[in-house]
Amino acid sequence: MKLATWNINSLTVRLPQVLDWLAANPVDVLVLQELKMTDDRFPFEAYQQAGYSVQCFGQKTYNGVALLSRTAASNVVKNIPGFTDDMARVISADVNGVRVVGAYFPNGQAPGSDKFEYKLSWLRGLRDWLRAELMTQPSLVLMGDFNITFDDADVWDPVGMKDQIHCTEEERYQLRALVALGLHDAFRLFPQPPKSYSWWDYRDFGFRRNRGLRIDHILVSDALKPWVKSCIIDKTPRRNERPSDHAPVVLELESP
DNA sequence: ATGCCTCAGCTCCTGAGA
Repeated sequence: MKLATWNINSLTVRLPQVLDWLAANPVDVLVLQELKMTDDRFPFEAYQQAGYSVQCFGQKTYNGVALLSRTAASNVVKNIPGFTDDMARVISADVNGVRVVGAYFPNGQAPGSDKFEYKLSWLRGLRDWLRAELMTQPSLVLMGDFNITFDDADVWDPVGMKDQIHCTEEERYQLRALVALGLHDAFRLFPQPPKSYSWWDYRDFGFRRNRGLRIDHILVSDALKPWVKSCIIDKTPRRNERPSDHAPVVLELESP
């Protein structure tokens, strides 16, 4: 079973690229972030023709997430139960016996800002809900655009970005607290190329210079960890014309 | 650096992203 996450920064712009990527990478599950469109505009037919069933949770202009799966998804939940939120950031469903949580974590803008405080409270809300969710759904994958680096290995310029957004101790503490629920950073279960990132700034030739951050993650639960076969960042679509600023992350699970 | 690039929208500038 293969699962992937990709922040596509506007589905309107990136639809052909997503379809091309799925044709070349026929994963079982793909979660998307930053659709930037409402559900009534979602291109359901294009995905159905590609062999995917679609669960989407859109929003105008900002945010918006979707979950595509080759087999039907059940028990679909939108956003974080118990945490009131205006924004469309989370979509969860059961697929092939795995609880899949696709999430677009808040950006946070700058430490000390209102958006930063919202990010921290959102993270606490997510953790409270996931703690309970793991009790009833031990086979769980949390994946998406976390907008947080684990440590300096995830940052192209750790000195320049020290205590900056995505790299603050408060954010990293929240990320470690999620992991402490019984989750594992699938990417680091394997040897990886040095300076592996999942996002590069559009400005200043960020991708060409590999000035990036690893902020898109796949966390697997204790129960699933023994089945993880590989986890990679696919930089191929970042070389497209008009690429998303994020690359997809792909997880391969051995079927139990 | 109040900059760089990209996207959406009450679109020819602004807000947001990261």
